[in-house]
Amino acid sequence: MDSDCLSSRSSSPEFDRGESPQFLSGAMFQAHSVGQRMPPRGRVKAGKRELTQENQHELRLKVNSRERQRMHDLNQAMDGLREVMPYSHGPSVRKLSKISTLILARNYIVMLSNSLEEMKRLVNEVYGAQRAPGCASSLSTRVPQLPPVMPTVPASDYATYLSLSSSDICQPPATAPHFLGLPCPCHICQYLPQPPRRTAAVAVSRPIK
DNA sequence: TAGGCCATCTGGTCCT
DNA sequence: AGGACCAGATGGCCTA
Repeated sequence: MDSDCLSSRSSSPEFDRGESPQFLSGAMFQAHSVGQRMPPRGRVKAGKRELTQENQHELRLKVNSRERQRMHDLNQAMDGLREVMPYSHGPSVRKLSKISTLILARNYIVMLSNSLEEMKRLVNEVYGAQRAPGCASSLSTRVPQLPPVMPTVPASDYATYLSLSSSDICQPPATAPHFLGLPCPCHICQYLPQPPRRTAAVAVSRPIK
């Protein structure tokens, strides 16, 4: 994904630096200014086993490394989620924050679920009556070609979407379903008469930066 | 400059 | 016992 191009920081800045140089500085800082968390000199007890300071240091490095790797994996998964989110990946769009990614993903799933239900209902309305009683053929074989449920949403509209509160988001009217079945954030919908709301989407409370 | 976001370290807890 | 997971603390970077 290339949406990070505006940010100089990658999700995994430690990958190409070898063993973290920040461990020492961080540990030194902790030891000197915060909690005296560094163990006292000499032998340290860890459960039943006694560890030398060197062993404990090695263990600490190992644990830190695992934790770093875990967070990198988490960030990788987050990037994967960003990639499938319907917002533009162009240079004009800043990378979604983690919390925004999660909330937007949640909303997206809700939208798709609603769209699916609506689509099922419509298909039933249109084709259900034509079926012979007891006909076992599936609807999908009878419906020729359904329009795509989720068209590509312009980046500007999704940036707007992120900045909207839940009360701002409306369902598109049936006469202008330019985002078929989806709560539409665009300026067009906002100036059209508000139809009754069917679902309350959770919106990101903070505008994207 | 304040605030948001992030990476990292760290200690605690739970699980295998 | 060791690893995974979690949350708090901290400092750095970036933007409005």
